Amino acid sequence: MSPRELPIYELEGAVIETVRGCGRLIVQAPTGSGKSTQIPQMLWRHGVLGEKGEVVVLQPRRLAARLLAKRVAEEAGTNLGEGVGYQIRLESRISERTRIRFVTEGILLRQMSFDPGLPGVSAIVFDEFHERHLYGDISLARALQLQQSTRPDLKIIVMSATLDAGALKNYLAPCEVLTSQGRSFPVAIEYWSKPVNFEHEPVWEVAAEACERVAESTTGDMLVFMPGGYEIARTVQAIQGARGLRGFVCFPLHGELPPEQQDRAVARYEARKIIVSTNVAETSLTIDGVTAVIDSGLARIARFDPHRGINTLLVEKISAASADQRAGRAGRTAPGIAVRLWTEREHGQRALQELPEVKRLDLAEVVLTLKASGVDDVANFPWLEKPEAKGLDRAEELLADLGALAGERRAISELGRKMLRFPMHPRYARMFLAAQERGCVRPVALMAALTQGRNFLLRGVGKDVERAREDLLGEEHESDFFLLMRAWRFAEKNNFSLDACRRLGIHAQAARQVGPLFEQFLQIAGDEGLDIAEGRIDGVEVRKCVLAGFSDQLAKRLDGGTLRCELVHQRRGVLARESAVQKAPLLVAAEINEVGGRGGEVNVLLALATAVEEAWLKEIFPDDFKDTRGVSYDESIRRVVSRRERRFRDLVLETKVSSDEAPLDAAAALLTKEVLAGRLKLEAWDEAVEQWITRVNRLAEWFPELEVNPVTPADRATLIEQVCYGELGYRDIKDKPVMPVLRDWLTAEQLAVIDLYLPERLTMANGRRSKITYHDEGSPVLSARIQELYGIEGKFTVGNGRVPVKIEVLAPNQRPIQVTDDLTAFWRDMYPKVKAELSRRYPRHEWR
DNA sequence: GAGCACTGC
Repeated sequence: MSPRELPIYELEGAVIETVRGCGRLIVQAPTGSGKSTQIPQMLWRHGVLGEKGEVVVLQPRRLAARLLAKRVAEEAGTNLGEGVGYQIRLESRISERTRIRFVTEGILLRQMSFDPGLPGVSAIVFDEFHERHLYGDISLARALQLQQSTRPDLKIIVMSATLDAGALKNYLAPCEVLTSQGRSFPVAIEYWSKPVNFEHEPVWEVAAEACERVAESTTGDMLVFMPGGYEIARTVQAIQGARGLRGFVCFPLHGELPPEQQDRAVARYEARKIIVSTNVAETSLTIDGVTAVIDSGLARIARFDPHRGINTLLVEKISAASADQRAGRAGRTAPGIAVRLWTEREHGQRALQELPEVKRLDLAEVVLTLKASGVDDVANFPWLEKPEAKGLDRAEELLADLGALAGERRAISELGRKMLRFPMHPRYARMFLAAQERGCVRPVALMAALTQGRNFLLRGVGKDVERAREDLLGEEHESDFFLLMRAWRFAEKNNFSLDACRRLGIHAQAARQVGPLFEQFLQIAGDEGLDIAEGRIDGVEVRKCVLAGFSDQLAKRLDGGTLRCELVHQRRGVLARESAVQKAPLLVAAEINEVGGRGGEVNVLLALATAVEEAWLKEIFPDDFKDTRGVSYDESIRRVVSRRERRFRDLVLETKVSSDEAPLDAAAALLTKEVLAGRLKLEAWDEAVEQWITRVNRLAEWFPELEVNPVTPADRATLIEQVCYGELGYRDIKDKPVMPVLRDWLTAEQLAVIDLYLPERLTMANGRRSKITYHDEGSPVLSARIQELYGIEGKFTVGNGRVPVKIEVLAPNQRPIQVTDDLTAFWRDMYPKVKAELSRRYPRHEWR
């Protein structure tokens, strides 16, 4: 088909006329109308661009920018990079003669920051504007400002498939709206007849049922939308178990999947295919041959909570517009059908559009660019949609904290201007500047590069991969950044070979993109006069840089037995279990994410952690401590806290208490003695950790005479805890260079725990929710003891016993004896007994 | 036995 036959050509005359006339235009046209390829060419052909001017076409994705440029270059009969070119991060195919330039959103925003007048640009086309990305919104606002001030000749065209044109039209007024038809096939929408509660009826089962139903009435492939990897895996399982879907092949598809598996999902097959996918298939990836879409109506949606200063990623209901976009995927090659797993009535209650990013994400970076362009009062910037006041506040607060803003008006500082040169979140830009002072620009550049794109160190890998990582990358306790660095170096050394990468669970494609970014950052750092020479890397200095960028994400471990942490500003979180920093009492988390669990509970996860030391705070933020010389520690902290209410409150004071006086160690040891003597049930430890700490603190206070130093207090308490919680098995101890006395002591303690623990747990296990877990390596001590006590032969392991505690046993006849239960319920029953026992033993205290 | 969508400078 000739491009001239595309529906958009019906609008050619009107487009040119409007653009010439008022200079602002909204084009509303669905996929397949040809707007992205043809409108830029129309502008060029009709001389709208003037003698030498160019049209910049904004694209939300790199791939789209590249592909569109290629196609338009062909159509226009020029070489790519000559008349038509593209520019994305780290890749530029343009020349002096380029008249149509496809760019991604960040490129234009940066060009606006450093060359605000946009010389040579005659027109800007905002494509796929309905996606409402942060940079798109800001760029449009700035383009309008520019047109109203020094560049009245600048043409602005906003294009979108679905759009609330009313609000946009007012924003752009005076402007015209032109509407065109698309070239896709009709898609019949079917709603579920009755409401489904996914808590009772899992979404994957309903989806599989829908697939079976649709399989008979259609002939093409099917695409199922699910919110994430877990739901996708369950859906694939359900589909593979469904009778009516035996002839189908079924593939998962999501962003973290290795490329070869993604290819497998997209490939063509003889058999009919079902793809179960996340939102990647909604916009970023098109799949041919799909004639039926099954839509769960759910997605994991990222937000930034400006009140707590943390990111959230929770499952939510998608908007009507998003559902339409998903449905449209069934009509690309033939008429199709879309089944929605919700009722028509429920549909009417859904949001029309997704909330734009500007109302949803961390604004620190864009606020910095606005400040740089002289917008001191960001609240009164002409936003298309104004972000929450708290979001702007939070952004300014962080920037001020990082030193990028200064004075009462919070105008950009010299430091802020320097930070702006670095194309990344201001936190990382700040780390570069700290790195210059500490002689570690290179490693910081690598760290920034490592965290820019997709996470390349895959999570949830198997035991083998974990072991390979340990073997090949070595032990790491100080920072997850260091582990990432080593993993990347490994991949680089192996030329990003798929085999080598797979062995360590490295996403080769994602890792490959780090190198060029690293080079770019070094280049920029060099241009800014930073010292980028290679040298010996001092880990301490690097970690101090992390603290400089993330001081407000300082966290303290609440105890040694769990991963729970307390953060600055009265926040709580749980350290990621895959973190390398499992021992440090004080750490900085570069990523904080609230995510939903399978049971519907929500966790704040602290990831990308770096161990830090309290003494560094004073060194890195000397201003906060400057008039505290010669006063006591507590007094100096008090002064700092009153000056900087937010930053170090509570946290530092508490760290001091626990490191200097160690009441927890003493109390943990005391409680352990109670457990071992049979007076206190181990489970009593397992309720909320806060309560536990309160209790043990009180115990320590009451029994100062207690002696707890046979090895070292910290080691001892931690070890007791770990053994009792089952985090440490015999295997963990036997290879460690601990003193023989410690080894004996631990073995004895383990035995005691089993004696106390196992009989009761076994009887409780019957009929409770239980799962079978296979452990290839058991503890010989446990095995021997269990055999002696119960006559069961096999490999036994005290399972990973964060709350709740459990013991897993696999007998040689493959019959599992698995113990897991809800200790909260158990504790409710147990606590009065413990209390009675403690009251009997320690009558002088009142137990609560 | 868990805890994570997608882009982009």
